[in-house]
Amino acid sequence: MRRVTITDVARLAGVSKGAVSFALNGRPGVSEATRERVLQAAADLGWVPNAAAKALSDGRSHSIGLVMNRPPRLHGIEPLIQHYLEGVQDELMSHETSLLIHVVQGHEAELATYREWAHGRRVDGLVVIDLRVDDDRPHALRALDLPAVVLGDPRYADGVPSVWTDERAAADQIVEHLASLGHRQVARVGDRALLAHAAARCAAFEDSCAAAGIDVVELRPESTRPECPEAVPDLLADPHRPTAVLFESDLKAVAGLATIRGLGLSVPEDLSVVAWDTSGIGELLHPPLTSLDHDGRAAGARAVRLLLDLLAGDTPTSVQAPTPQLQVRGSTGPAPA
Amino acid sequence: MRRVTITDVARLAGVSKGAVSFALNGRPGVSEATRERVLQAAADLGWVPNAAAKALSDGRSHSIGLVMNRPPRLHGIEPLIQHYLEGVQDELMSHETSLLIHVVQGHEAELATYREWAHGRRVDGLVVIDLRVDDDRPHALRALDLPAVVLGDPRYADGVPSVWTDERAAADQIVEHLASLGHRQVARVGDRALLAHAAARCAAFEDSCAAAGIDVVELRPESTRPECPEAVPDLLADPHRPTAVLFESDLKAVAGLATIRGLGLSVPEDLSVVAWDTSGIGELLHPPLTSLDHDGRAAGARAVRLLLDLLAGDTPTSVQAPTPQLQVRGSTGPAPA
DNA sequence: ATGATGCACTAAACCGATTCAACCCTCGAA
DNA sequence: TTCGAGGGTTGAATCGGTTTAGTGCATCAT
Repeated sequence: MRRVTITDVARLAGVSKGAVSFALNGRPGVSEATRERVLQAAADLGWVPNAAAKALSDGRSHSIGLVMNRPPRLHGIEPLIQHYLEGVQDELMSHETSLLIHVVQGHEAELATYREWAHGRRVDGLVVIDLRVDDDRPHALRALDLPAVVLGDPRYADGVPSVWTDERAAADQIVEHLASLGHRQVARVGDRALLAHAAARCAAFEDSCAAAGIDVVELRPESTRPECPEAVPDLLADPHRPTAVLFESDLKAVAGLATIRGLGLSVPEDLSVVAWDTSGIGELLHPPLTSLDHDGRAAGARAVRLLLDLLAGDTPTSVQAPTPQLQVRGSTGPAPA
Repeated sequence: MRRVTITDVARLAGVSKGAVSFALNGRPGVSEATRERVLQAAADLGWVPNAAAKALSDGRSHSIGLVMNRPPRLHGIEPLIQHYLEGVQDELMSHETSLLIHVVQGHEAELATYREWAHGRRVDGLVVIDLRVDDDRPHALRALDLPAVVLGDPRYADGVPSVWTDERAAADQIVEHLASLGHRQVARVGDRALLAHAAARCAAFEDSCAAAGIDVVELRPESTRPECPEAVPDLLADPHRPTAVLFESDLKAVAGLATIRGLGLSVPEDLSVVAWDTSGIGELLHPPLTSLDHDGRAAGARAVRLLLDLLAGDTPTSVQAPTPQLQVRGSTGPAPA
């Protein structure tokens, strides 16, 4: 089954290849009547442009790249990326651009992928996720002359346009909610913050608590499994013990909840629990988790829009993602006396 | 910054474009000395083949496609896909092929993507996931002349090569484990099985139970949320009540566990709990979940190997994925008297 | 010495689109 | 009537690879 090319369309419409190209791309140079005829012929033949030929002649690959560099342990435990991908796709669909994805392990592998893509012109641009503190990827991408946008705090994006979240506004919602319930000592469970958004959240949460006159205890599970907050027992033995705990995501909260229950404490009567991110599982728990709902889909879509603007020659600045909204569910309640 | 092309390499090496192509692709027609020189020149210039040009001239896009058609509700709740993707990538890396991913919503959108990809020659082949009972995609892909492999039961793959799992062997492990603990009545929580693997599991589990002389109750949560097994209370009110429950995945088990605990039952003393799939969260619970660990990574890798064979002109038959292994953890125990 | 064979290599065609220079019309103004 | 302007259309060049036909040269058998 031979594929139908622009030449076939030209023959059927009785014009030259060049005219067909003009007609199909909606540019001047053909009469309205001819344009109609060409469009009809193309439709009749079921013509779809050959991606490679288009890429070769106009110098763009019409695809953008995204590398997932995920440490093996965390696979399947990262809810947000799915939402990002959806949003990315939403925006790409209307722009005849496709998404090239590479799953790698390790920073070097990621950079190697970028080099390969840049030199082979496989992608027109990139969406960078999982921004880290002191991330060298923005710099590397500039050196490679690869347009990119970052999902993350502009502070660490080294000038690359980014989609950022107002973590402080998010933190304020949590803190305000807890304060209104009478909580004055709060714990935050999280490992060393290498990811920029985690760092930003830590800072935002601490600032917000300080402003509200709330004490924060930081718990760093010493275990090799950051999801498994073995620190919780110690925390609860504390004489000055916190009355609420904040987890980084609902999945980590699930593990934490199990530990808390194992100690014979009930939620929210003895201890309130909040999760910063949610994957959808939180609402299925008993009690359902109070959590911040982050619209990852919107963030992904905005990132792509930014990137497409950049590719179109604009010099876009960073843009804000919707601020996560606190969903109050059953896991938070009044602080115990 | 102009990109370096094969012409640049040719000039530096002092030979023609054609010779460079021969040398770089390891085919006869150049002397060993010249090949060395060309390779050196290419390395010096940091040459990487232009993907579009290569695709145009050899007629292959050197990428394979994968469409994720995910109903919005389930996003982030599907653990296995991440593992598949990893495996897919593992195998692709060594073959200079990239992965084009499309996230769509709806069957029609998925088929439209396939048409687009086929006519535009964007991908050389496809990996099809989430095979359903009476799936029409294998047929559609054949009509489009798009090589494909399926992750799922060959029974529903309509002749398309597939990577399948021995669900019966998997079920036997669960049943044997439960039987050895004295369980004689078991419940299975799951919604109507539209996905082929779910259907196969149901059948395998029932057959296996029958062979072991165990009664099975099927619970279909009536709620619009299949993850939230509201059927559990009814089940436990049953006079002839089951002593163990099987969930489709650990994430569904998390929700189920919460419900069970809400009823004042403890696991595994009053009720044993098993999950068929695991995302890694199961082991973080208290008690950690007894579950089948499925090597999705291996399955993904095998699918790609199959596809590459197919593209190379072989006519591969279906291949078996590693059988999931039961990991006995704390959520199963002796059946209560 | 002659022709046949084989090897290393070159030149040019080719893949399927875009784009640009050139050309042909027609129409209007001088 | 002639020239210029400008829109419609064509043909050819182009992108960067692969592939094929063909060339020049050395080697070998006759």
